[in-house]
Amino acid sequence: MGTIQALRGTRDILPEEVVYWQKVEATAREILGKAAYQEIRTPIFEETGLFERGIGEATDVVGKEMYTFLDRGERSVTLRPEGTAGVVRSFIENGLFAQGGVQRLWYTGPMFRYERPQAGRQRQFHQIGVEVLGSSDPRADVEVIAIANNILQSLGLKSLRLDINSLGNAEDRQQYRQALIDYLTPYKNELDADSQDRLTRNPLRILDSKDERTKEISLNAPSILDHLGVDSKQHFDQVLQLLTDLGISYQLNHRLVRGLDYYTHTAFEIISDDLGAQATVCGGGRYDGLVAELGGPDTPAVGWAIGLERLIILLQKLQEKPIQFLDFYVVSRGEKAEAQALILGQKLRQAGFSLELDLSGSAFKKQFARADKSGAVACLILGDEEAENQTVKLKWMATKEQQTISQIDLLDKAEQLRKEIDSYRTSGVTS
RNA sequence: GCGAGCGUAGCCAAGUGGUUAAGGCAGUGGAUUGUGGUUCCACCACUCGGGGGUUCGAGUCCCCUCGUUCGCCCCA
Repeated sequence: MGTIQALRGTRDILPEEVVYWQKVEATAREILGKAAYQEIRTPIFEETGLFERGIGEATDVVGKEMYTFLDRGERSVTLRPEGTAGVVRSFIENGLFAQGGVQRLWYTGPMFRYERPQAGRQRQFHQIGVEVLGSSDPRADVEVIAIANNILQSLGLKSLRLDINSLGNAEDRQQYRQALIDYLTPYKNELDADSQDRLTRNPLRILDSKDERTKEISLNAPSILDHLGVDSKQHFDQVLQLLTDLGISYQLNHRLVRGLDYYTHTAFEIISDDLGAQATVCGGGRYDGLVAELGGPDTPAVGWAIGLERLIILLQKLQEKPIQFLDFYVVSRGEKAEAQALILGQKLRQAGFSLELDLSGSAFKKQFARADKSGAVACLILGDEEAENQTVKLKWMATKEQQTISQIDLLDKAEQLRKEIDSYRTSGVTS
C-alpha cells in the first residue's frame, strides 16, 4: 500500500465507537467523583528509570515491552506502559504526601506496550485507573474493589468474576519464593521452557503457566496463603470479610500473580469469559513498597486499572448502543434562505437545541432523505417563500405534520418547543 | 519474540489458471417546477494489500513483505 496507515497495534476510534467511550468515561467520572477521588494527569512519557525501578527490571513489561528511545538530548525516555509509576512519581515530586491523610486519585489515558497485537491487546491502549495513597487499612483495598465493581455494573456488565489473592509482604514473599523453588526444582526438567527459565528469576509466575504438565506439577505446589505472616494473614482475612459484608462475591485464586513487581498483599483481577485469551478487564492490588522504592516517604497504597478497549468490546456485545438524539435537521434552499438558516441554527443552538444544518444545497427531496436518516425529531424548512416572510416551517418527522411560524416566534417559544420535542422522544416516536 | 489462518470497492462478499473481475448494502445522479423512510433507472474496482517469480496466460500457484485474526507469551 502506498498510502500511510495507522501503525501496527494502534487504531482509530471512529465516531460510531466514540459514543461508547464517552459513556464509559462519564460513568466512571461520576462514580469516582461521588467517592471523592480526584483526577490527576501525568505525562505520557517519563524517564525510563522510573519504570525500571517501579515496575521491576525482571518483569516482561520492562524487559521486552517498553517503547523506549533516546530523545534529542540523549535522555532515555519511555512511553508509559502503565499508569501507577507516573502517579507515584508525581505524588512524590509534588509533595502530595505533605497534605497528609489519604490521597484518592484517578487517571485515564493511553498506555504503550510493544507487544504482538491480538483481540483486546494493542500497542497503544487505554486505561482508567485509581490509586489510593496513604492507607494500609483493608477497607481501602475493599473500597477500591467496590468502586471498580460499581463502574462495571453501572455499565450493565454482568458475568464478571473477581479473582483475589494475597502476595503478603516482602518477607512473606521471599519465604514463599524459596519454598516454591524448593518444591519445583526436582521437577525442573518437566517444566515448560519458559517456566524453567523463570525458576530462579520469577518463580511465582510459574503458577499461572498454561502448559499442561506445568499446571499438573504446580497443582500440589505450596500455597502462598500458607506462608503469610500473622499481619498479612489478618489483613487478607479482613479484606475477604469486608467483601462478603458488602455482598461482593469473589473467588480465591492462590495462583493469581500479578506481573508487576510492586504488588504486595492483596492482588485481584476482574475477569470476563467473553474476551478470549485477554480476559482481564481490571487488574490491581496493593503496593505498599512502591512509594518508598521511588524515593518517597514510606506510604502504603492500593489501586487498579481497567482496560478500556476490553471494556468496550464487552459493552458492544451487549448491543446497548448509547443513542444520540438530534432535535432539528435544518433544510434550506436558495441563497437568502440558506443564510437565514445558518443564523437561525446558531440562535437555536444558543438556546440549547441540538441541530444539524444541511449544507448540500441539493433538492429538498434529497435533504429530507438525509433529515430522515439523521434521526432528528423535527425538520426546519427554509425556502424562498419563508426567507421572504421571515418564517420557517416546522415539520415533525414522526407525524409529518407541519406548520409555518415566524422565526421570532420559534425562538420565543423555546421552552414549549423543548417540551414538545421531549415528548416525541419519550414516546419513542422519532421517525 | 514463536505458531497457525486470512487479505477482492466505504462495508459484506462471489470467484480456486483462460475473453470486458458476480451480487448485496452504503453512496452519488435521475423518474418535470419545494417535502423523507417504498419503488424504478443509471453511475460507482484499467483491478484483486504491496513487491517479485512460475506460466502463452494469475485475483486464482510459489517466494518475500506489510497488515489483520486466533493462539503462545504477557497483561488492562
